Amino acid sequence: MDDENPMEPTRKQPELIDHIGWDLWRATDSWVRRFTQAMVDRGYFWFGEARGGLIQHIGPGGVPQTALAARAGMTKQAVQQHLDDLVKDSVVERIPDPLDARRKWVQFTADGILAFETANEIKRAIEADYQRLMGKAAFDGMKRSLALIIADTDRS
Amino acid sequence: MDDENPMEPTRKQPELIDHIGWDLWRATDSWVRRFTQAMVDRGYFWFGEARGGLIQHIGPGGVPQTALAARAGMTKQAVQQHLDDLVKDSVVERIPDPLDARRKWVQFTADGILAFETANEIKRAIEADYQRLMGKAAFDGMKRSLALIIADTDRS
DNA sequence: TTTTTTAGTCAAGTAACTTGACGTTAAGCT
DNA sequence: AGCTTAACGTCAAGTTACTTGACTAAAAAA
Repeated sequence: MDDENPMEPTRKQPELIDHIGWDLWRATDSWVRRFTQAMVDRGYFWFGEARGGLIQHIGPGGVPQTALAARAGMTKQAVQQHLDDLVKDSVVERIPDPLDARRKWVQFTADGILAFETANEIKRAIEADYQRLMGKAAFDGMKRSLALIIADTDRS
Repeated sequence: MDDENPMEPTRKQPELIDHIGWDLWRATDSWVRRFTQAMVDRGYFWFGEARGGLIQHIGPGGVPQTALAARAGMTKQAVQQHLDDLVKDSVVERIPDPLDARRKWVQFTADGILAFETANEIKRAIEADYQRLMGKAAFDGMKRSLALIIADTDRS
């Protein structure tokens, strides 16, 4: 890639600086790529799409659709569209609430449970790999630091 | 938010586990929100849109459009569309290469330089805040750990 | 010179959302 | 009880941030 500019720029251009945001971005991007690639490789192709990110918000007892939207930080309509696809691919199912006819609970199908357990395995494997890479102490330190950043946001 | 499921789920649902990917994601999201919000607050509304992320790849000497696409990890067409908007808002300009009539160099306008310098200021401010929050030692440790994760990806 | 590659552009399509408008059901008030 | 208001899920249409495909002009390679 020859980016050697043959002329002087018209104006003095600003410098690119190194900053923590860029590090955070690239590390997260690396984690996400690695994780989704592993899931796709195992046949869970839909993890490569946006709906893959949704299922991490479905807890052990299931979750009502609207609550899922809130947790995922999306509109209920967006969640619904992804859910339509996930239902079509037999990952989750909608169960009507017996006490509230408006409400529907989202829960995993048997296939969905398998996918989610595979996801948990991969998450643990990546984590173990990171600990090997930087040492347990540094890993724990990083986790604490990230927690501080997150807590600092919630505060505002 | 009442997520108390009135019935037992049909099947035993899997547990949500805590993992480093989620921490990375939330911390990065926090950084990005904070940064873009600060830029938008200062009047650089276009930083709230996707094109805001592009300009961090324009170096001090400018950059050819296609090289910019490669750096940003996008197609040249996508970059072009964002660039059209950035040019319209007088943030960058396209300068034809005197030695290669096909090539155009992207560089900041005076306004763009101002925006970029403001961005650098904010990045430094957030970084300083993080160092205060967790201590210089922990901050440096986190940065080293993130670098290891990033390097590990590049390797593959 | 002829062929192939590269830089930028125009057009059309897709993914991942959004806002707006409804119908149904439940909850709160009088 | 009846009336009003709010909540849940749904249908439809629009927007943003991309993509793939086709093309022109210019440079580089054969």
